[in-house]
Amino acid sequence: MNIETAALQLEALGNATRLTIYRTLVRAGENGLPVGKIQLKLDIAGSTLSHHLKKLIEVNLVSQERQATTLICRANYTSMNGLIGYLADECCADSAGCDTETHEAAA
Amino acid sequence: MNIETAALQLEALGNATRLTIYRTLVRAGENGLPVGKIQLKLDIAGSTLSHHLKKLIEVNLVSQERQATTLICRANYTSMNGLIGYLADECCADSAGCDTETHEAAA
DNA sequence: ACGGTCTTTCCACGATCGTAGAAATAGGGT
DNA sequence: ACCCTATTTCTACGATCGTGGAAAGACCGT
Repeated sequence: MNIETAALQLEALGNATRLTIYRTLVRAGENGLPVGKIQLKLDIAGSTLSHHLKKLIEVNLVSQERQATTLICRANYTSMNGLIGYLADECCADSAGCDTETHEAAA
Repeated sequence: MNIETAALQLEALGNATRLTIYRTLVRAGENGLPVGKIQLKLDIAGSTLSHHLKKLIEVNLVSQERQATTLICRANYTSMNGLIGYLADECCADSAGCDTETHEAAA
């Protein structure tokens, strides 16, 4: 994980619509959710949803799998964990400043 | 922490320049860093830096304290921890019981 | 091959972003 | 009061974003 990638993933999540989409996917769990279902749930235009989904996929936070005519979307937990880890490192890092327990990623 | 706030904080961090600024501040630790020092370190225009700093301050990720003519900036660890916690909840980062419904959705 | 559904791509457009030079403001020392 | 440094605000402008309607593409059943 480098700062560029982190920034891109954060940017992808840094939009209420996309964060909502992502959260919806997380809530859906391992089974994922077809694009159409997300659209119904969130009530946004298909083109808009597709556009946002594309962004989330580009930065690897979401993956898609085709099942016949429908596309199942799933949140990529591994990627999110990587991002959270990076943030935790950035937040507490090597400085002993952060008084919360958190991680001790500092080798 | 609500989704709107989270999105705003994520958006603030979702820019390479701002993430770099934030990281620099984290690295600086409790003592913080004056605006001018950050500017020298990162080599960006003062107005640009001020603009980005403002954004980080607006979403509470950074705080400032005046010391005579210089403004000391500090990373707000508490806020970051809150954000990380939110993200962890959203994506089941602890992976303990990641595979289904759960969380505040019900209840 | 045709019709039907699901999803993306194309196109457009106003809104916001990122950048930085120039001017203004804040604060303190002499 | 004046000057000096530190920082912000003003202003501008090209770039990118967020949105959605319309058309195209993907895939299947018959």
